[in-house]
Amino acid sequence: MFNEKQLRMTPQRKILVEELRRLHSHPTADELYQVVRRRLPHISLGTVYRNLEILSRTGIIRKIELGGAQRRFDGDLEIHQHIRCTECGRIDDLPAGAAITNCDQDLVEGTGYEVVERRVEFIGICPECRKGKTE
Amino acid sequence: MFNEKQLRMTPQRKILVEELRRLHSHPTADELYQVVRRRLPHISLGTVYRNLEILSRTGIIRKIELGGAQRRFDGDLEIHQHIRCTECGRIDDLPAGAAITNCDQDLVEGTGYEVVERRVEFIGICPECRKGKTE
DNA sequence: ATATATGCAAAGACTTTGCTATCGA
DNA sequence: TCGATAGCAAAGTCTTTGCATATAT
Repeated sequence: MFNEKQLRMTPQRKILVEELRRLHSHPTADELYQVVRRRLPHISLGTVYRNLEILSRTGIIRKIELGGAQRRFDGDLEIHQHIRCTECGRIDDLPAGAAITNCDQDLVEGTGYEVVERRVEFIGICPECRKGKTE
Repeated sequence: MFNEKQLRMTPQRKILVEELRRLHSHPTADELYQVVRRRLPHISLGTVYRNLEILSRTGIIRKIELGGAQRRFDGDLEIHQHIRCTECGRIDDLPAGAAITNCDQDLVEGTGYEVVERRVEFIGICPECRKGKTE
């Protein structure tokens, strides 16, 4: 799992991934830090940030970049979408299919959420940057 | 436009809205500050932040909360979706319909973007917070 | 052996806030 | 008039980074 790209399998990384996969709460770096600290009392927050970044670049975990101030992380690599609470900020998984089919209902099946808004974001490379890459 | 909710129509607010409506670049608070400063050299960045927040809560402008580190703002109140460049961070409007119909093409018509990823986010009120509101 | 990773603390980026003077309605 | 707002600067929050030491391979 780590030996691609000369990544070293340190206890910090191993436990970060284990805990993130176990959690289904899409934690922030700091939340995960609090959890991991129970097993590695001396781990530093800097290490958590550094590794979450590296691990998500490597594709071992996913970085969730959506609304809300803080960055969150997800150990679930399956493609899926999210629903976020405006009040408390928690993020849940959107049941497959719900994203499209339940657009006109106030409640999303299986989540109990009352939906206020839906957002779509495409991510890609803009014309200028594509030009830069081919040159 | 401002007299709802005892909002005062200060020159700062008027010009912020004017400039934001004129720009189509989905600027960050700081970018808009730079622009507005040409007309109001003494405006402070704090005022920009404060007003962008107030104006978006009031519905006069929109706050864009998507991926990318910084918060961005949009003077266009029509419901529409965005496409963001992974390389330079710019955000463009997604042509209506493109979001759904062109999912399998690499290039989104009319934008020139090469699409890498699509994200859907629902925003709402989670079961716990809904409970709290009715009690 | 040695390049990579850690812990720590300092620095950075972005945003919010407290305070006093000012200004719009 | 007088409560809302501006400007300013300080503080806050989240994240990144430099550096010396430790460690995985």
